[in-house]
Amino acid sequence: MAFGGYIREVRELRRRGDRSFSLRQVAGRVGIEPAYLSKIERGQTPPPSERTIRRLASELDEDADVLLAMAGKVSQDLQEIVMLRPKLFADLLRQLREAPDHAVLRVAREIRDGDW
Amino acid sequence: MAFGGYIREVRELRRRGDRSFSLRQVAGRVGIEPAYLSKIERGQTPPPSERTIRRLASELDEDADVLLAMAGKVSQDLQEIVMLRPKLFADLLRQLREAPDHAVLRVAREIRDGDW
DNA sequence: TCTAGTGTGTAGTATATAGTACACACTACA
DNA sequence: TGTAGTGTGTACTATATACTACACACTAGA
Repeated sequence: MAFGGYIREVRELRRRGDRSFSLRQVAGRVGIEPAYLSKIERGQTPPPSERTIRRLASELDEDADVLLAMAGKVSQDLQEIVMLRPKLFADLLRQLREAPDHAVLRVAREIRDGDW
Repeated sequence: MAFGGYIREVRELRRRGDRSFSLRQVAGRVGIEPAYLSKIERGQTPPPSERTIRRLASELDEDADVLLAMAGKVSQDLQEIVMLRPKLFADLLRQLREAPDHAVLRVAREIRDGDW
């Protein structure tokens, strides 16, 4: 799904329960011009910066990483994790590319449970 | 270590064994202007694009992911892996941020050995 | 009916990114 | 001793990124 269309959908959904989710008001709270948000939602301009996407996510109560992905971006903090140990994480990610979700989840769980 | 300085170091090292690793000739084979490579190596300009970094890596027989990391970038193909399943990989990476190398390696090995 | 609020069209801007092009002084070596 | 090759200084450029500013037509509610 395209970024802009999804934002519009989510915003209009929130709006049904809360009048303050008009394009103008959301734009205001997010800190961008209404005309800009309008263009974003209709895909007339590329998705905005990570900073703005994060604010949109928080305003619309959506997952920032998912919105960033829809926008074709990867969170800067994740990039930094990879850049600190590039070989390690490059190998890991390429290894996990085709792995089914549950396998990746199990791996994450094992790590979290701290059996290093 | 800074990107440019490292490139210079590696290039001059290669050069001791092979005259064709002059700045001009490497720039030529990589497909950029010598003046540009000169500025890159002295840090007078930000690191080049992923495309150019990859060519440098291949020319200098260095690991592309490592050079990209030094340049403050993450390979586009890795970003795409994350973007396909953003929640999954965002969680995993944040989970693994502090994990010691051997723990991450073990995880990669387990996955590779295909015990899904 | 009027007015406050709505979304959108158009035009413009600042900054970053990713380089090219050319001239210059220096060096090695044939 | 000249000339081919070296690295670098300066000036410029094209494209992308990430927006702002303002005017406009429409609509819902008091």
